[in-house]
Amino acid sequence: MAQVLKEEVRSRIIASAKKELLKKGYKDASMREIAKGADLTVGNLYRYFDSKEELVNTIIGTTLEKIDRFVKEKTNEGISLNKSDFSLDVSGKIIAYMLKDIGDELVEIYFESPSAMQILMKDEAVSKRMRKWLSKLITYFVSKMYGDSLLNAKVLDVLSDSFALSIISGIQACFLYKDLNKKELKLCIRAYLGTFAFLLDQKIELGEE
Amino acid sequence: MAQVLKEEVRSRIIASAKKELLKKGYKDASMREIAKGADLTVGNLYRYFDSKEELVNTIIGTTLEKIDRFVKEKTNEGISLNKSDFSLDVSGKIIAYMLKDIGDELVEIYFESPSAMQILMKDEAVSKRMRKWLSKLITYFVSKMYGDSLLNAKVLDVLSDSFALSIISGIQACFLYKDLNKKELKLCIRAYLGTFAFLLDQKIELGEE
Amino acid sequence: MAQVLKEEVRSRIIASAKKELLKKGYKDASMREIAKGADLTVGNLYRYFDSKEELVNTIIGTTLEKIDRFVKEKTNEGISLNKSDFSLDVSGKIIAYMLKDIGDELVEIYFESPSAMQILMKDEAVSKRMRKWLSKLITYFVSKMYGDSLLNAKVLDVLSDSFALSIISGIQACFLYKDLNKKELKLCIRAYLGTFAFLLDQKIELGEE
Amino acid sequence: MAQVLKEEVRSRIIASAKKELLKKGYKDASMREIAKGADLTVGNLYRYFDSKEELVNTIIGTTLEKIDRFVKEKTNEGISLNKSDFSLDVSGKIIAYMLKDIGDELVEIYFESPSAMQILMKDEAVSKRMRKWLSKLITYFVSKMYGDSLLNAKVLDVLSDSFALSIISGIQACFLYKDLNKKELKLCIRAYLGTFAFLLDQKIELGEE
DNA sequence: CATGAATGAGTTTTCATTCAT
DNA sequence: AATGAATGAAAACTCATTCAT
Repeated sequence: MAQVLKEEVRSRIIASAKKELLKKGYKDASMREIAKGADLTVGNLYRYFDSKEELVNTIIGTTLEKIDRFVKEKTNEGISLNKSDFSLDVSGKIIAYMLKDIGDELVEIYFESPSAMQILMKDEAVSKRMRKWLSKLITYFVSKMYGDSLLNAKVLDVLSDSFALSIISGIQACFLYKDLNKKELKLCIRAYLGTFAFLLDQKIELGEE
Repeated sequence: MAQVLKEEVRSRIIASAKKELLKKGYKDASMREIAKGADLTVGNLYRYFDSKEELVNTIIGTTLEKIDRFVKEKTNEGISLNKSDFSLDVSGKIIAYMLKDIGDELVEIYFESPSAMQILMKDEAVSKRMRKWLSKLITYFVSKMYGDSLLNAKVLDVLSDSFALSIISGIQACFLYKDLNKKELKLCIRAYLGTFAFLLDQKIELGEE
Repeated sequence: MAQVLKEEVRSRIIASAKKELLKKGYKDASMREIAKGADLTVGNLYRYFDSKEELVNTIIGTTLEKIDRFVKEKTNEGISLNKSDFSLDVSGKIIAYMLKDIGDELVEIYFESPSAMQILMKDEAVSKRMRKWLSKLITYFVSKMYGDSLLNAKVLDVLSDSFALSIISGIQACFLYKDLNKKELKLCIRAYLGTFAFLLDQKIELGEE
Repeated sequence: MAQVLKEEVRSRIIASAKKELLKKGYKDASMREIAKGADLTVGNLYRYFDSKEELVNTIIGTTLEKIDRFVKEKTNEGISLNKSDFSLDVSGKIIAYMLKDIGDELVEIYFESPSAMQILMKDEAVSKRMRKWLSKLITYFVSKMYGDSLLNAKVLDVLSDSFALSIISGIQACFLYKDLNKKELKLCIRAYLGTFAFLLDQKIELGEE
């Protein structure tokens, strides 16, 4: 049997891991299955990656950093994946432009490593953090959107958080489509985020009970 | 010793399973733990339910059927969870009322069996089906919302599907909050769905490339 | 195949574990091997004991507690396995009596569960703790035994600690003999400890360099 | 490129192995780590040593031989590590001088290769053999020390063996201290062995049952 | 009806050793 | 003489499911 070059095996592992991770997610993807998919013994897999975590980070890492770097820059260091507290001065409609820029950049990053982005999008820990900022970010708008109809703070919170998840899920959905070219994907993301940006400026009337 | 009625045991199992499923999710909920929680042996548990899957389906089932029955009724049999093809004649703004009604009904169903609804909301298979109809349902509106800017059918599809997921995720988020009373939950759902209903009537301008 | 009673299996496991532990020690004894020795699957073994640690504690536990209780009592709570700091007022030759009593009691405890004691004696963690107290306990005597010849505090420490280990090793050796009856074992332990008790009262002359 | 001499590599391996063995002990020292520490590949390491065992024996070997040679010499070929049977005519107090000499020599050997000695001291197989001779060597004295109180041959054996282990453990403890200089270590060993030599001349009274 | 003992395949990770190059 | 890729069996532990009683 021919001796295989290291790099070739490494990429076979990564390819197999991507498949598994997309299919099953972090928790349910198994090292055994990844090894099998890469035509390796498990022992050998561990020569290439010290742990499941390291393997996944290798796949996700770069992409995650790119996103973080960009968001930090756009928000003047106000938001980062690595801090749970964050501040943001959102003056007026600037947010609309911000969302558009972020959307465009996400698309760029996506095309540099599509499956990394897809896996990352499915990562619960990442989603949670994103949801947390977004939720805080839009609370202000949500309270304006519905005016006095939602006096209750609890309801306001739930609604902000739900919208945050809602927005993120939609973005994830876009990125999980495989057969869009860059132009099409950009259009989708822009339309999607643009719609929410539009929403944030509206007054929504709630019908009476 | 009093003979324990079958039905009583069954419901004890279901109660225990609900707890476990909510705490740990499908994959991590263990049959042993469920049995223990119901004060039963594993072996006996399997006399009531053939498999983990069946048990979960039983829990979700009733609630799912209620939802299905209601949606069918509201859409004149146009939409059902159990058929992948469906048709819908949506004339004008009727959909807005429909959404409001569906939202209210969901809240009612939720309060009949909150945990079943919560588990159901976390169930991927269910989400997928709901997403499918919703996606088809709103395709029509989405094409109108963005006008000619989105001529491409593929983009239209992706966007509809993403909005569908987006809407569903938001509803799920609302239902997964535990400390809302019926009035508050209804308000949330109504605000949330109302916002999307409002959206469907708007024209969104997308900025140039 | 006949259904085996729980208790019977439990004792088979314990028997097998004792064998393994004596042969290999805690770290190198494997659950797999223990299961095999008890004619069980590993999975089934875990039905009886939640972890390796629990299994070992089951075997050692009672014996360890007995020893601890007795030593505490004899030293007026001055020494316990569970605290790293301890104090002890040793007035004169009382220690000789104490050692004799402790020796006798150890033999009693040994015969209540010989292999438990043997495993416990091989347990590094236990040895370490015993060595620590003994070392502190005899520092005082050692400095008297050698008079001015050992001015150096470091040397004094090393020597005390080495004697502590020395004493413990000898006791362990006695207990690891399998074919002594109670009277014989008591004689051994008493002779052994008596010798050290005797030593602690002597002045040892060290020859010149 | 300069050809690396075999011997140079060999000693690098041995140096690295010493470090690993001291840090982790036989079982937990890993060949991969040893190779890494010697700046070698695993495969190549196996060209120099056929197995882990051989490597360890090589390290211990020289020191062990030195000890053996010296003891043989001192006992007129009466004792050797490599024969299980041995004879020894010990007339009177000569043993005291012998012990002192052996102690001094051990310290010399120790400083020729401290880590080899430390590893050797931790080696169970070696301890066993040393214990065996020492045990036989002191049987004669032990029977004199306790007079008629220990008529039983079995008890006599156990006690001799326990004292042998006891003595060895103490010596090991001394050698495992790392920060003693030669003079201090010699003092320790001499005090320690001197104490036992002193003991061997005493009559120990055992209290009545 | 019910018990709970048992199984077999699963999880991640480690490691001495072999062997094609 | 050297490399480092690969193997296979081991470790502790888990779990859905089956089955003798």
